Amino acid sequence: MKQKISLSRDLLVERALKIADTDGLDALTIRRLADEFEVTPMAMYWHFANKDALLGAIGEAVIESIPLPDADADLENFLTAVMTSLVDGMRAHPGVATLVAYQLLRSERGRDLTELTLAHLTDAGLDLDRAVAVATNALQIAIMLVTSEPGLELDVPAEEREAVRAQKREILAGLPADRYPLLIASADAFTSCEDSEDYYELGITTFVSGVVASNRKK
Amino acid sequence: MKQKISLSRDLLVERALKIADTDGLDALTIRRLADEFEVTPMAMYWHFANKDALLGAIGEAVIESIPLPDADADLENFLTAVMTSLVDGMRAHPGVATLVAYQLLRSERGRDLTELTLAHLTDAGLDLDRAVAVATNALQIAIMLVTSEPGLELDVPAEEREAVRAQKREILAGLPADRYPLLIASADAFTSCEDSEDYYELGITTFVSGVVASNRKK
DNA sequence: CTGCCGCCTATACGGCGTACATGTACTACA
DNA sequence: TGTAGTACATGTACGCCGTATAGGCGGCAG
Repeated sequence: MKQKISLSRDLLVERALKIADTDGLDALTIRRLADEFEVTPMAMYWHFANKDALLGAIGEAVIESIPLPDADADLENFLTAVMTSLVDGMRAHPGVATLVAYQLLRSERGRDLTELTLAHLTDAGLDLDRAVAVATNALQIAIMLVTSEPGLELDVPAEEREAVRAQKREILAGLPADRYPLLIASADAFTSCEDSEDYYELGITTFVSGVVASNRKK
Repeated sequence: MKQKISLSRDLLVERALKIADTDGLDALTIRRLADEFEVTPMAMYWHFANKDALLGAIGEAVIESIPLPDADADLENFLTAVMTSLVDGMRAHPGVATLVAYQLLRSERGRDLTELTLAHLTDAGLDLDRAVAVATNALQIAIMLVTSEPGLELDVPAEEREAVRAQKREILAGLPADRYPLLIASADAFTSCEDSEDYYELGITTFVSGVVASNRKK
């Protein structure tokens, strides 16, 4: 009666995602989410067993939004495509990227992505154990790239971000020039990345060519 | 008078580290730490401005414990050495590895490590911006390897870890065999890594050879 | 008309970080 | 030897958090 539209898991997940996107994962609390719908906090517990279940659902939503890349490609191109897919999917919601790992095998899209990746890796000659290790690594690196994009500072409450960056620059500026010439010269590069696309491309190609190179060597 | 030995920053950090090691970072609360010394929670605030300062000090302690690797080595060997150094240092306290990134440029050891790494990378022909990106990446990967070692499940409260693994195996076992043959075949590999050393070696060499290969290519 | 069921409310508890005010020992100087 | 100051700890309280437990309340089936 009070709320315009009846609550539902999907609606709640959608709004929760919006909160995390705008104010960070820390701002996403049961009470805050309930407030958004002008409803009692305990109302959330009808739709989710507990907060972890809500977070799980968010992670699942993100991972389900990630497209399955084309299977017709050699290892290098395929790996690049999955990583790009993962990174792009999570960049849409960087605050909750950490929730994705847990859902990898619990969501259908995650399983499809993993199975496909394992297939490519074993086809390229890796034994299964190694393929699993590489595939897991790929996801973790994708997550890590997103959560620690320089200049994003996700772990800090948004309005302090500039202050943190300023403090960092100050530290670097105050360093003895004879001992830390490179650190000082690269102060800007440390406080933010001038081009996000370059940042992600570097991270991905480093990983992919590492996999390819190690495989060739063996 | 009440406590056997007077409190001090170092003593508090040491004990905090022990708490995080045994019961996880979530278990490390101001109140819990105070209890360990049979002292009021507010006593902590004499030694640390707030909880973040405590966490910062912990991160610093960990990073200061990491030895500076030998500088006389080619890029590949040096990178391997730094990564190994970082990983080993953090593996001693996996629960707090996440705190290290923030302290990289705020602690002396972190700056020395970074400056040295930048020197090797630029010597190898990378321009400074790229060197910074690679160096940052190296640290993040080291942290990631430690925090997400399969079978460790740091984000889960220790006594639930086995349950989580069991649930994961159950999911994999219940999957349709025609669609997910590889996933099913590798159930064990997903729930824990049989050999930690192999896991870290793979992660490190993949990264290092990726850097070397990308550099050669360019 | 009645009873159930789906969804939400009311109240309360214990835990968290921490602001603010208040001791209490010890040290140094008069 | 008294006294002021400083280093360190306590006491109390506030506003957050997740959530256990119990109780409504509307609509649909019998």
